[in-house]
Formats: sequence, structure tokens, C-alpha cells
Amino acid sequence: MDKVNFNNIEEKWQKIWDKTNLYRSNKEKKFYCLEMFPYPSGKIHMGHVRNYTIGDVIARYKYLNSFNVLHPMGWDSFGLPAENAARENNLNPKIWTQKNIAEMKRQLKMLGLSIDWNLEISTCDESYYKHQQEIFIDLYNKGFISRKENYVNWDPVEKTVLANEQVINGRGWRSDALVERKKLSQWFFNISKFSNELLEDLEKLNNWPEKVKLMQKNWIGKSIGCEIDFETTEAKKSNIKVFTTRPDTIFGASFVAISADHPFCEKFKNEKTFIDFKNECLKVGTTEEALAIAEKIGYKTKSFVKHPFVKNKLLPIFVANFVLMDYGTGAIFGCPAHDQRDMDFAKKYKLDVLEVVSPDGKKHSDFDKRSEAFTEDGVLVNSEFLDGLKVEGAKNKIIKEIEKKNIGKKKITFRLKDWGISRQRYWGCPIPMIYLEDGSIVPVEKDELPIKLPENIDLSTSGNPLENHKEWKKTKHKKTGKPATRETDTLDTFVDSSWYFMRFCSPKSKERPFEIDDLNYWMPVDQYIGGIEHAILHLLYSRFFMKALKANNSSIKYSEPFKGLFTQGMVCHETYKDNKGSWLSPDEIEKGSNDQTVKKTDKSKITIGPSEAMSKSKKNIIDPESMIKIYGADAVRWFILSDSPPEKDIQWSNQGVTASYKFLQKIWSLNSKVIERKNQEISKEMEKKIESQFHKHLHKITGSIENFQINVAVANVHEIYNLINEHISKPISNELLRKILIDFMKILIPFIPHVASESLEKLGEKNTDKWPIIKDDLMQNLLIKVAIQINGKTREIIEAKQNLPEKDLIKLSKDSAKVNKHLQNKNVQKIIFVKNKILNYLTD
RNA sequence: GGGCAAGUGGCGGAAUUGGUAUACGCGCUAGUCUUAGGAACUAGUGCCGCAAGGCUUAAGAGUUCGAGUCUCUUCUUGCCCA
Repeated sequence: MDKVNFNNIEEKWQKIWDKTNLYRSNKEKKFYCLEMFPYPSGKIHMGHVRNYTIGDVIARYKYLNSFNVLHPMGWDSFGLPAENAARENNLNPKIWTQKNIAEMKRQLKMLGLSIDWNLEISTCDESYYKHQQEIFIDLYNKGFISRKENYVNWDPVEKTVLANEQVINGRGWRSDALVERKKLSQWFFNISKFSNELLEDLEKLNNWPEKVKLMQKNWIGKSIGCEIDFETTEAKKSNIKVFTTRPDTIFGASFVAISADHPFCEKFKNEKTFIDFKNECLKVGTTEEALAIAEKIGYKTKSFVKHPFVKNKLLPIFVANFVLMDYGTGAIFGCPAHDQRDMDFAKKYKLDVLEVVSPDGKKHSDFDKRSEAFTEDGVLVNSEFLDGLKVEGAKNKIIKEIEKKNIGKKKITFRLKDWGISRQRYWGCPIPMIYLEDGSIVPVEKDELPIKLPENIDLSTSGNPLENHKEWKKTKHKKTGKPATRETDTLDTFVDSSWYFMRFCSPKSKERPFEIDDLNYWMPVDQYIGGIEHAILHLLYSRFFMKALKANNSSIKYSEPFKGLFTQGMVCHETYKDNKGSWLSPDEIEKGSNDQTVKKTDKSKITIGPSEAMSKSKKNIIDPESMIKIYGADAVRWFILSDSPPEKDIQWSNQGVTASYKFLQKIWSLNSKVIERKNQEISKEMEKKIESQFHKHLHKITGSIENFQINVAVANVHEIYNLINEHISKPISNELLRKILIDFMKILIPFIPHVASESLEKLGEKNTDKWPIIKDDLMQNLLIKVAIQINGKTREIIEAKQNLPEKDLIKLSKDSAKVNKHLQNKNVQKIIFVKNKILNYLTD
């Protein structure tokens, strides 16, 4: 059999597709297919291949089904790696980025994706970030952006703010210096204003994975609770307002804890012991996890509050490191019996532990000896008028009492905090704000946009290059001509990716970020595809952006950007270590004698580790380009679509990609076999059968693609191949076989577009842009198999016409020796019949 | 610790949503052709059994004529949150 060099035909078709795109004149049916755009790190990896191949299947399938398809690609091109690389190589981040984009674009094109490259955008282009600055000013004027003081993770060596994920075990990921909590004035998107909308609109997203919706729901974290004023025993009458989600446990309260930043701390701010304590608090990071792991410590004040419901009961006031000023009211009451954190704290400072919720409704005298809090539902005890109620009922009742006494009210809080967007970096979108000498902060005029990044920067010193750039910083307020200083922070790159999908609707617009008509036509994204790692932040921020922009411009029709979401799994590979324990890449090993896998260089033994997500650190990477060069793009695409369901992880294997390559060769030779086939005797029966079988598989493939069961579609493609291959020698006409083969090749277009297109051309088929029509009437011809059971056990399988009635089937079943044997000497009590499925004899 | 998934051959995995369990592929076994096979083709391949037949979807129970699918208990793994 002659082997095809797929690389040649791939190049040919890629050139043809470069000149075409997926636009249809059909304006009625649009389909916006989008995959998460890549960060231009240098080379594409298998994760990209999987993401964009899945997207391409959908885009091409929708195009074949007459949709007007938008399938664009762009670059998430601002960000720290460019700045770091530039520092190391002493060049401008822009040059590094552009080089990477060119390389990755070349590689992506090798995959034969149906992307319309005319729509390409890059977030580091002035033509993109100009509009982002405009949006910033609009949202600022609308009141959706504010400036606030906030604690950040500060790396004292790099002199920069770190994101939470850049803090590893309390140390900076680059400098390894101990990270400090530092208060900084920063810009924030007021995303928390939208908390409720972001939560409630999740319900509208029917085509999102439940898992992602749940993650977002937990992240937004709505909790219903209550504010309570505790009167202090200070000479000057004052209150401490606490927030709690467990007001039902009020009778178990044994202390009140406040944040070190609480106004109440004002009076001892000069006491040395307090200052030491506060510094101690600052050593803890800002994440919830860091707070949870950190040892709970407190500073005992000499003050007390009065218990609102128990006469003469006083609770001590502590300052505690686990209470934060920016959550709730910065003060809590502690009920050690029913909160683990409070329990730990109470044990440490010898505070009372009083049981108020009991699992069985009885009081347990030994409760204060336990060290584990009881946090589940139960019955209230030791709680006066709440006794006997369950938690939920007690909550409602106590809130009513609190409101009646006028010492507090029901309050809904969200875990979601405002989104801090200031970054002390060079390679990001400049924030279009200026500082006047009188201390006021104003946006620049829109006609001054874009505020460009300066190119002559000094990356050799630490800190933010913009901060160090004296000329760039210096500016004037356009309206008044007064001297001013530019904001030197740049925007979080999550801002760039929060609206790029809108820009794709009118990527060339110079005047506006997007044209309303284009936006309203293309949005929302019908199918968004990307990694689960963006389940929370990117998707939440994008949802926020859509809502904020809609609030700013009532002509925008949609409030949710992504109608359908699909999160694909990772690409994994075995890991290898040599006898010294260092990682080896797959091309550093080989099969040695007696089937042992050894290191290529010295034939030493290696250890094969479990399959894990491909990563540079573990060296278990397969380079897509070299695979394409060996097997061709279609074989790589086919392998990555086969076997594993797209939402699950896939194991890359040599065997697998080889098998894909072989299958493509088989398809190729199937074409030749059909073309060269001589006319045969014809059996109408046989023709009916192959046609109905074909349409059954076509039906299955269509449904599988719609449901993202691409691996099932692949299995049915194999079945069609087997079907055609088996029928080459069967009595059916050349014409019919050819017709089925042509339809088969059309089915293959979304999966392996090069081979399919070349085959169709060879077969002389011109009409190549329509998905085959499923003919239900042909499927009806199919004989189906019905199981004959006796007492629920299958004893025989009978081929029968569809929809055969019970009577006829009973008659047919009596022809079977097996059935008769099992019915011998038995009385049939009942027959259960399910059309086209089963006939079940029940005997005594 | 809490929440959510999931557990099917040697492996990746199907199963019309309560109706033939193990489709399709990989691997494996035997054979054909070949100087050769890491190519191609043919046949076989859940387990036990010569067979008839029996057993089998992590383990155990339950509902049902019928359970991979529904309910309960236990175990294991993964993810997210803490």
C-alpha cells in the first residue's frame, strides 16, 4: 500500500483555507465559537492543540450546518513572563512578545484550524488597549471603579505586589523573601456591587457545566446573617457592631473578637504590646487559607461588652488575627462550642465553652472538655426562648428579637470582594488616570488616548519601570494645563481578557471598542471552550464586564457573555526519572533489550512514573510541531479527539498517535478501493441494509457532536469505515457505495479536514459545505434486535422488524429452541413487552 | 474538616437515561504473506467451564418482571473550598 505524505496535502489545503472563512450569507443563524485565547509564551503545547481542535470540530460542524460562524483568534499578550524574559535578555517585552506571536501563529496554522485570521487581535497592541482605557474611563465615571486602601502581598526584595498564587509557603516565588502584608492604595472594580446579579444569573446558564456554576456560587459565597450591636462597658457609651451567620448561637457567646484595624483599637494604638501584636498579624498572608492555617492569636483588651440577652453577663473583647476588617464589620462574637476557630481560640485563652446546639436535644455536661466544635444542625439548648428550636428556626427567631430590640438587623453578605486591578508592572495596560498637585485624581481626556507605554525603559533596576520613568510620569491636565503625574500602575491582565470576546465582534473599529450592532448580532458567545483552571476568575470577571458595560450602555442587549461553556481536560503523559532521580523527557529514553526502558545516553535503568499533566518541570512534554511533522496534522487531531471524553484528561501515547496515523492511511486506501471498484450484482436488500446502518451512525455522530461526546462520534466514524470496507465486496451498486463514501468524507471534515477535503476532491465532489442529511425513513428499515427473557434473564436475541407487535414477537420467539427449552414444564404467568427492546416471560 | 464528581476487561472507554453490559479503539493470541516485521490482511479475545451452563459494572444490602443506571451503608480515587 502506498503511504500518503499528509504534510503535502495539508499545506495545499491550508493555503486554500487562508483565503476563505466561515462567513455565510445566512444572517439568521449565527454561531460564535470561541476558544480561550492563548498567552504567547513561545510555542504551542498539546493543551492548545486539544483546546483548538475541539473548537474547530464545533466551528466546522456548525458551518456545515449552515450557520454563519464567527471563529476568531487572538493573543492575551500582556503579562509578567514577557517582562521577566525581557529582564533576562535585556530587550523590550514588546519584541519578545511579537516574536512569540509570530511563532505560535505559524504553529497554529499547521493544525488547519478554520480560524478567520483577519480578525486577529492582540491585547498589547495600542489599537486594543486604547479602547480598554476608554472603557476604564467610562466605568470610572459610572462609579464602578474606586480607589481603596487594601492589604497586599508585598515582596520586599522585588519591591512589588504579588498575586496570591505567587506566594508559595509565605515566600515570594522569585525572590524567596518572606512576604509581608502591606497596605497600599489601589484601583478596584466594584464587582461586589454585582454579587447578587452574578449569583442569580448563574441559573440562566443552562449550557454551563454544573461544576463550574457551583464553583462560582461558592466563590460569590452569599451568606445570610445578622448584625448585632454589643454595648461596651466603656465610660463613654459605645457599641461594637458584629456580624455573624450564626446568630442562633448567641447564648453560647463567650467573647468578642475584633480586627486589629478596628476603630476600637484606636485607644491603644500606642501601647507597645498592641503594636507588637499588630505586627505579628501582618506576617500572615491575605488568603483565607493562610488565615485558616495560621495559629489563632489574640490580644486581650481590658474592655468588655454586655451580652444583649443575658443580664449582667460580660464578654471580654479580644483583638484577633483571624478577624479581618474588610469582611463583615471587622468584629465577631465567638461561640466556641459551635465554631472550630472559636473553639481553638477559647482553649488557648481559657474561655467558657457552652453548648447551645445539641445533636439529640439533650444537654451534655462534659461538653467543655471536648476540643471539637459541633457545627451541624441540632436542637437549641441553654438558650432561654430559643430552646427546642432547630438551627434554622432559631436563626429566624433571634433575628426577629434582635430587630425588635433595635440592636441589629438581618444582613446578607457576600464572600466576593472587589477586584483589585492595580499592578506595579511595566508590561500591562496603563491606567488612564492622573494625579494633580492638589491631590485630586482625574481621568485623562478621551482624545488623549491611548496612553502609550514608553519604549525606552530601564529594566535593570528593581521596582516598576514606569514608576522610575521620570519623563513619562510627568504630564499635564489637559483641561486646566496644570502639571500632573501619571498613574504608574498598570491593569491586571485579567482586565484584558474580560472583554476580548466583544472586541472580536468588530476588531477593526478605530472609534469604539465595539460597534453596538455587531455586538448585538454576534454576542453572546454560543460556545466558549477552555480549561477548567479559569472556572472562577476569568469567567466571573468577564460576566462582570458584560454587566457593567450593559449598565453603562443600555443598547447592549445581553448581560451574560457566554451562553455555552465547555471545559476540556488536560493532556497527560507518563513521567520518567533516571537512577539519580532527575526528570527525563520522553525523547531521552528508549526501549532497550528485554523490553526494559532505559536512558538513551548510557542505557541505565529508569523509573516510569504516573501519567501527569504535561509540564516543563517534569519534562513530560510532547512537542506538537514535531508530531505534526511525523504524522501530519490530521493524525494529531484525530488522536486528540479519540478515546477520552473531551472533558476528561487524555493520555498522550505513541501507540495512540500511530494508530490514528494508520487509520488515516486506511481511509485513504478506502477511497482508492471504491474508486477502482468494478460494478457488482445488486441486492436491494443489501443496499437497504447498508444505507440504514449508515444513517444510524450518522445520526449518532450528529448527536454526539452536539453533546460534546466527540470520542463517541469517533467510535461511530470507525463503524462507518468498517461498514463501507465490508461492503466493497458485497452486492451493492458502485453508485450507492460512492454516495455513502462521499457523505462519509463530509462527516470527516470537522475532524480531519485535510484528508477529507483531499478525498472529496479526488472523488470529484464539488458540493462540500453541507453536512449529510439524516434520513429517518432509511433508519426505519433497520432490523433491530429484541431480547427474549425468561424471568428477567436473556435467553435469546431475535432480529425483527421495527415496531413489531407483541403477538408477532411471541410467535417468533417460539421458533427458538433455547426459548422453548427454558419454558418447558413452566406456566407463563405474565408477559412483559417493551416495543423494540424486550419480551420477558414470567413463569411460576 | 466541608462540598461535588466518579469507580465498568490488561488499558482508553461505550451503553438510546430503568430494557441485549463490555460498542469503538489500543494491547494481546493464533494464522497468511514476507529476507525481515515495529507493515498489511484474516480469525479470536470479560471471567470460570470440554460442554450445557454459571458468574461479572469497587463491596454489601434494597426497590423492580428487569439495575452499570434509582435508594441506603461502606471503601477508594479525583477536583474545589477550608
